[in-house]
Amino acid sequence: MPVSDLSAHLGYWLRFVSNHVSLAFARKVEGRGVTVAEWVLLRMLHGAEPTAPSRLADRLGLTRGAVSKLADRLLAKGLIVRAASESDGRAHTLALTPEGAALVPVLAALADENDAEFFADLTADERAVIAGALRRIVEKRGLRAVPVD
Amino acid sequence: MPVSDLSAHLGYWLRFVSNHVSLAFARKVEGRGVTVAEWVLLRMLHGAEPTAPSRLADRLGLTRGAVSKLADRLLAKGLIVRAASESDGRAHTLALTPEGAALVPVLAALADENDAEFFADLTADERAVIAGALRRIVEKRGLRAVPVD
DNA sequence: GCGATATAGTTGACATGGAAACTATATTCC
DNA sequence: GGAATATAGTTTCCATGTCAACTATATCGC
Repeated sequence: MPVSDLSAHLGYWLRFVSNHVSLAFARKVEGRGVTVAEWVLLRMLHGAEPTAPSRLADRLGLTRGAVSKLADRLLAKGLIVRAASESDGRAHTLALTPEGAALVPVLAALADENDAEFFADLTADERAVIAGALRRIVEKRGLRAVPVD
Repeated sequence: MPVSDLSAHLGYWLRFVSNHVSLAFARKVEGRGVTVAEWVLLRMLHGAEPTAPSRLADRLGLTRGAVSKLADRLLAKGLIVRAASESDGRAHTLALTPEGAALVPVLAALADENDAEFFADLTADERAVIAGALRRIVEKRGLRAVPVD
């Protein structure tokens, strides 16, 4: 029975490079006291209305449990605030504090830098093909952020 | 200060798709009683000489601690065997059992299927560009499997 | 040949995320 | 309006990985 090489799979290369990109970014934001997951949540709150944790969970691809804990950490760091909904006794919203809002552009610059560091050497054409193909996969397969809970 | 969109980053799309590919594969191999990490280790032992855990750690991008635990699990499942080195009192080697060896082609078929499921719709050209670009990044940046311990 | 150091592997403490149980509040339908 | 059910969020338990300490053995430099 033929056992194809790991490196024959596009998924293998995707994961390999993706892991490196994420790890490098994690090291960059670490200096600012946040993790990658925290960055993504902060980024999502940036310039948005106060947002329900469940909505963030959907869009982040995390379970509500995970967002609950993530929010705890960001709360403890003073980067977000939690507010009870007035209309619904169960619901809450999360929003950036001034400190959180000030941090986002700094982290965004690191994200830009990190992306450039890995992909700047590609031709514009390559970047377009990759982005286009990946977008198409997401589109066609209707990929939503992963866990559905 | 400009805060670029997350989706402006190639790294974002890579991670997004990569996570989905891995998750889908995880669900497939789950039926065979193994995890993705276990599959990669089994694949690495397939058709190879008995191999030292530390060597596997290097190539898998895991710490030795992680490989130690991973090997424990595979041992418990009867898919690999551990042998003490004769020449070096510290060293061990891992190798597939017949059961492990028999499982690899089955898992490999699932891997092929999974990759096809996600990427078959891309044109040959797109696949070539993506694989080429990612390989080039790995090459140029000298990316080795990640954790160095 | 032996003390200092390096290396192989294991282990324990910690972090983070998923799954599912749980609490509290809302909604639906009779 | 009240029981059944749905929904928001939290919490607990488990899996799996890192990091750093630890044990045992090898090797190096003198």
